[in-house]
Amino acid sequence: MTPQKPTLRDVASAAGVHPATVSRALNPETRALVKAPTARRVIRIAEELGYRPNPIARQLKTAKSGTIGLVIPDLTNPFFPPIVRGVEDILAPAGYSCLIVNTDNDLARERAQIDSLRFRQVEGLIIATAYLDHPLLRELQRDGVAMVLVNRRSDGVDVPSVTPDDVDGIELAVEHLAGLGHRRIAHLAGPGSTSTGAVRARAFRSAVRNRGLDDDPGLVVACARWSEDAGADALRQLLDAGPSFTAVVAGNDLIALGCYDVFAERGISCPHDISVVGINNMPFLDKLGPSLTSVAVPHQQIGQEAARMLLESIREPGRAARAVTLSVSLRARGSTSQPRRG
Amino acid sequence: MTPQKPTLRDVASAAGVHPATVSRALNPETRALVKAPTARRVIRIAEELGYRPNPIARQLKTAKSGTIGLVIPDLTNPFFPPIVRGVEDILAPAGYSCLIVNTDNDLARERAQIDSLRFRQVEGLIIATAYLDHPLLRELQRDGVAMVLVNRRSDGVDVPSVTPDDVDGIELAVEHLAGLGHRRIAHLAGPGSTSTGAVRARAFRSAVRNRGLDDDPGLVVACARWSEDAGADALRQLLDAGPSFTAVVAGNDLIALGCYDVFAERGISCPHDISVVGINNMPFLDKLGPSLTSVAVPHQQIGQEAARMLLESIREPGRAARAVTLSVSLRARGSTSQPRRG
DNA sequence: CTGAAAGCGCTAACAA
DNA sequence: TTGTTAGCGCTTTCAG
Repeated sequence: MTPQKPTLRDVASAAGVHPATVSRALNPETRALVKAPTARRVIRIAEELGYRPNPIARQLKTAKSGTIGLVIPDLTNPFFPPIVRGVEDILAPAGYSCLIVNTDNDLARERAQIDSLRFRQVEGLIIATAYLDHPLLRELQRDGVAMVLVNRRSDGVDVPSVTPDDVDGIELAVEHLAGLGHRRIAHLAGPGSTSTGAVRARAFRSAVRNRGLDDDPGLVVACARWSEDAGADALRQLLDAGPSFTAVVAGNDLIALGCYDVFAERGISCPHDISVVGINNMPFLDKLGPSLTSVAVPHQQIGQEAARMLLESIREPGRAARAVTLSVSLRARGSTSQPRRG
Repeated sequence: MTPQKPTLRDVASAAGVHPATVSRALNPETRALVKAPTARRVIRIAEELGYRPNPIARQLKTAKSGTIGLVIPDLTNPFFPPIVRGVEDILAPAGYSCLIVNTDNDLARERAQIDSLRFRQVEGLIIATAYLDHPLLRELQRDGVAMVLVNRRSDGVDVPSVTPDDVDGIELAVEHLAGLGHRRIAHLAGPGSTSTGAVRARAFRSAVRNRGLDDDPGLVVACARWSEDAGADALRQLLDAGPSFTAVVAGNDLIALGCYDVFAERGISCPHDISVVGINNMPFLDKLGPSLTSVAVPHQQIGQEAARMLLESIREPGRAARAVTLSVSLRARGSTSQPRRG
């Protein structure tokens, strides 16, 4: 008494045509091959029977899984969910769905996760992890895996990428602080092993130089990770090393939050003693004490753009790799003010 | 020159056995059916050839997709990523992967998303949305779709569920405030149309009564949504209505954050004028100004438990529905203190 | 324009 | 213990 799900054959026999005709009539791509009235009749009957095509059978035949893999370090980092939603905004209407894996910034885990994605026959990869090692990247490229890098460039390997305009983001942050009167600005950089960390650190040095501010190499410290803890460690290190400064450009918001911990720990008043700027404009920054000035990055757009590019490279595998840059903007809040002594 | 991916047949002919034997040898479940040395040889050869089974073919044959659907309102709500990770913690080792859809709390979208999940042949559903309407729930149950509800109970329909101990959470919050000396405590409840909102509101009333605190119905206001804006609106409404109170138990952290907006707007000092407790213990609550006291809910565990239960009901469809409750704990922070006039 | 036939890669009776 | 056979549900040549 369980009503079996109708298959293509059921529709065919109900309509008095061959299964192949039903297949053609139901697929918009091939519908033109079928006489219009027949197609209409088949479609109507399919609907009446409540027919739902079985995508797995189609996938087996066409060797396309209709899924792509999204590789991120950690979904609980508020940085990533908007990117995921952006990706799905584009993928879902295109008939694709998306398998998400977390690498926890562990190289071995990253490799294992990408393996499992390939095992599941994903048609392409969107990779938003910082530490993807080059051998793996090369391997993927050699195997002709369609992919797009998010938030990082691939030096040496020719892979499409979508990144925020990091150079401009740093410019905006430094300009904002310089405009407030700061002359000795420190930078708590992201890990040097990540392209984002390196690019931002370089951009910081030149932004500072271009404005004739104090360009002291001692004012740039690289954090071990993109995390609160690592940010706190780096700031402690900087404070203990002794160079004076009145403002910090943090490599991202998490690092900036690490600074807040150190401020509390050492009785430093923000923004009066030290101003801080973050990057990413995470949610709820306006609720912090003090609210955090940050460079807003269009995460959802980044996801959308990455998905579009991936679909392109799935459709035309030969296409040249593009590197897309998305523009950013500054959100001034309570964590930045004039330095204490003009 | 593109080396075709080897199939089962390739392995079979390389090993000089029948494809069925290879299938049996490679599948741990059926390996016992094959003589050990043969199995070993087949496995070795499969490895040498770099053979990877094609899950799509297996899925077609076994009519199992190896995927489950996870239905949430919005991934960018920090509430959900830990749940997602919990789910994946359990699913991945079991060989399942997980398709995530966002409903944006829109009933029509919810239906469409669940449809698309079913179309993709998911073997079960984990549903973490508040507004799932009963007709849909009934329909799913009638069709024998395995599912688990997260964070909500299903009154009337017999479906397994995993929820935090909402009653105890409210108890903890009220107890904490009562211990500080508060006697008139308000509750900004979640929407009454959600089971969580209703349960917490009821628990609040009885917690207040049980302690002999002022049980004024005017001190409970339901928010239109589980959001900052709705929380702010509700608090404004409460303040304008006039009943005095020295503390607020917010339906969740987002609603509590909405209170912060109103405090800033009206020059109310928290915790001196009004104390606030949230629920969920979202990330970065300790960095807020003031840091927010909150009831910690074990989100990742909730996800894990939901996934375990779903796997169970996939494996034994007949099993009786269980309702699991997970315990919660209070994190006291800066947003709660003694009332101004002890 | 439609039907016939074959097969995607794998598994599961059944037979030997 | 292994091989044989058949087929999951669909698409896609190739004929007609």
